[in-house]
This record gives sequence, structure tokens and C-alpha cells, in this order.
Amino acid sequence: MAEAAHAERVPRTTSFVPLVRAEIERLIGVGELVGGSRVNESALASLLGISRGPVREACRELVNTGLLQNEMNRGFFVREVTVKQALDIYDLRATLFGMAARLAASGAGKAWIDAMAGLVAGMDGAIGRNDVGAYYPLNVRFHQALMEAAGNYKLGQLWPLLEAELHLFRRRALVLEGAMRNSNEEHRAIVEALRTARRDLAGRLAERHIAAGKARFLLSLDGRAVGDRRSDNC
Amino acid sequence: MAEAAHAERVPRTTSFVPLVRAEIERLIGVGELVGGSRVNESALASLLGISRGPVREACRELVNTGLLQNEMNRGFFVREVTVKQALDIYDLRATLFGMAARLAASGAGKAWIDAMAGLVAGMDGAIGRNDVGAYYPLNVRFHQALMEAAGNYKLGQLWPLLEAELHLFRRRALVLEGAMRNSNEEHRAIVEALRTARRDLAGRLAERHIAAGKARFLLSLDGRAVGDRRSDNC
DNA sequence: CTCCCGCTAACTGTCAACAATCTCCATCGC
DNA sequence: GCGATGGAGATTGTTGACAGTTAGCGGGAG
Repeated sequence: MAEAAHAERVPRTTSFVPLVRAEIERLIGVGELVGGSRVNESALASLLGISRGPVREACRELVNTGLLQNEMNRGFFVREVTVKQALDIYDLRATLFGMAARLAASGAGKAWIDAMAGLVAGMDGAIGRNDVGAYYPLNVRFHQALMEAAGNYKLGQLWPLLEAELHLFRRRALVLEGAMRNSNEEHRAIVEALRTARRDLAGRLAERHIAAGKARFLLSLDGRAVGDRRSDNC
Repeated sequence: MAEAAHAERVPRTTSFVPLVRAEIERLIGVGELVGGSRVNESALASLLGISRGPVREACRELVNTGLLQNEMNRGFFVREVTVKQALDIYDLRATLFGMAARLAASGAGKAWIDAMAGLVAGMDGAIGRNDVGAYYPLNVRFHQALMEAAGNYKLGQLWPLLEAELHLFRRRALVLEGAMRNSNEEHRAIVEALRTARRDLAGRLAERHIAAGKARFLLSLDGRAVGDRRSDNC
């Protein structure tokens, strides 16, 4: 609250809404707000030292992002993502990632490909140090880089939203230590296909990369209750 | 304003936000609000007989939908979609429509396919009467039906948003009379491929259907200023 | 005549308060 | 004992008002 309090002294150059939005996203990411829990507007507002208006607007934004949902006269709730929905998102991500790879293989500049190769190298290093904490952000940046290298603005816009929605499901870190090495080999193969401009190969590899992620996701569920509460398969 | 005024008499069973949102979407669809114009919160609020709060929240939602954009201390503006962005959206729609067709060919129930066949027949009728006004909504419903028949919840959710964003570009009706017949033949071929469960064929046909739409879109631009104002190709 | 400056009006971003609704708990009746 | 009922507290949806910012306009200097 203190940090926001002195921040509001600054002349109006930035709105509160993005800050609140980032805070809610952080709370969800950290696990403070877990799926199904209600977002208490007044509490959050006074915590941040502001009024309920910006908080409500930030919640509205997050509804369309898919992180929250709204129930009339009951407020905003952290969305619960069912297994079916998570799998749907994996399928969609596979298709989009494949599309991005095909586009990037045709049109991406060398700078993009070099940047992605650098990220692969960085992940190699993280694997060598067995440093999951370093691997994960690089992995996210790699995927985002490919989506942007494709040059389709909407792809680059959509991808992080799908990532965020998937995060809602994460009961625990999805990155298994053993999987890091396999995953990064897939990255390397994709970059190589991009460099040699093999369009279809890059597309297939990219699709299979996400499909492999989906398979790992399914494995991580295995014994767990696959029938989530509210497993509306519709 | 009168309609909203007596609506607020009803006990709080529905929020104003969806109503305002629908109204803004209508204003954009009708062309009352054209790309680049500002949404005057106070004016719209008093027009609807409500306060500015719900209006702002509705605008926030529409920002994430892609219909509006926000500039600090200047308000909400109807987004301007550049040619490049419109083409990007066509490409994305082609991929997604193809994905949906593949999924639907595998798993869609007979009921869905029959419904789509019915829509194709309806469009045939509209073509016979040369009734563009009847054709267009059926066309929209056909596409939406395929997206939902795919059974991937996110596809069904994403599609209308892309449609709406594309609508922002429509300086005039994109449906050319001559194109209706071709377009519906493509529909019919897709349904036939679905019925015979030819996965890859359905996918290819669906992709090409949207690609054809993109081509028609490009044709409709032809002489027009292809270099839109703010044609940031990034 | 052109350009810069200050002023006014309009509008946005935020706040605090009110009415309606929901939730929870204790009480009452069966 | 157990379920229905009522009320108190908490929370949402909405409102009207205030402070700060932006845009447009007219006047004056060069």
C-alpha cells in the first residue's frame, strides 16, 4: 500500500488500472489467489490505497483475458480451468505455434532467428546447471519470440493470453526436470528448420513441440483427479 | 434513453455493463462510431440514462476485445484496423477455420453437420432471391457453427472476436453479389467433407475458403488507398 | 501575417457514499 | 434433533462530485 500511496503523488501520467491488473495477475501467479476464490474489491482497493473504481475496471479487463469471471451481485472470481479446457488450449496453441513457425520460416529476418538461437543456448546453460528457475522464463521468451517473428500481430497478441489462461491450471510447476532436455532439443530443431527455411518441417516440428507439452501435461495429471470439479465437457 | 430508463426500474437482476457494451458494439456496427472517433463517456452515459461508471467498465471490456483502445487522459477511441492487421486476421482465421474443420470432421455429431447443411440451404435460398441481407447473417452463423462443432471451447470463443475486429475495417459491405454463389459452394463442399469424415480434405477446404475471403477482401480494396493512414507494418 | 502564450471549456481518472443484494448465523417451530 | 425463517453484517452495482489534464481559441508580440 505504501508504494502505491507515494506513487499517486506523481501527476497523472499513468492510470491505476494497469497497476491493479498487474497486481491481480501477480497474486494469481504466486498462488495467493487460487482458482475459484473471490476477488474482494474493497479489500484489494484499500490494500493498494486506492478506490474501488480502478479495481473494478481492472477486473473487467481480466474477465476478457479469461483470468476472472463475473457473477451478478456476487463479484469477480478467479476462473477455474477444467482439464478439458486446458487440453483445448494446448490444441489451439499447437496449431498457432505451427502457423507461426511456417510464417517465420518464410519471412522472419535473421535477427529473430539468431535471437531464438541465443535463447536456446541460454536454456542449454540452465539445463547444465539444472536451474529450472532460469530455464522457465527463457522457455516463455522463446515461444513468444517465435510468435512475434511470424510477423502476424494477432498471433503475438494472442499467445500470452493463452499462456496466462493455462497458468490458471498449474497446480504445480509443469516443467519436469527430465523434460527440459527433450524440450530444448525440440527448440533447437525448430530453429534449424527456420534457418534453412523449411516451411513445412518447421510447422510440423512446432506443432509436435506443443503436442509433446500436452502429453507431459497429461502425464503430470496421471494419478490426480482427472475429473476436476465442474468438468463440464461442452 | 427511454428504454434504459424504464429498464432500471427492474430489481437488480442484470448489470448495465453488458447493455452498454452491446450498445457500443451496435453503434460501431451501424457506423455511428467510425474508426478513430472518440467514445464520449458522459454523452453516452446520459444518452443511456445511467452514470459513467458502467460505461467505463464496458469500454474496458471492449479494449480487450480489440474494438476500442485507451489513451491516457484522452479517453477511449474506436480502434483503426490497418490493412496489414486485417490481412493478419484473415490469415489467422484461415488457420483456425481449418483446425475447426479437422476437429469437426473427426468428432462432430450428426446434429451439428445437419444444422450446417440447413444453413447452406438457407443461403441457397437467399442467393436465389438475391437477398444479401438474409445471406450475410446465415453466413456468420455457418462459420460460428463450424467453430462450435469442433468442440474446442476456445475456438468458439475466439472466432466472434476476430469477426468483430474485422468488422472495424468494413468501409462497405464486403459481400459482393457474385461472390455469394462461389462462397456457398465452398460451404457445401466443406459440409460434404465433414459428412464423409475426410479430415484433411475438410481442413484444406476450410482454409481455402477463408483464403478466398481474403482474396475478395483484397479485391475490394484494389483501387482504394491501400496505404491506410497509420499503416504501421510492424 | 505568423507564431507563441495564456485562458476557458470539456472531458477523463478517481473517489466516497448510497441502495440493493447476498451470505451467514442464530432463533424459532415442528 | 433438524429444517425453515428472520435479521445483521458484508459486499456489490451504481451514482454524483472533485481534481487534474487535454484541446481549442483568442490576443499579443515579433
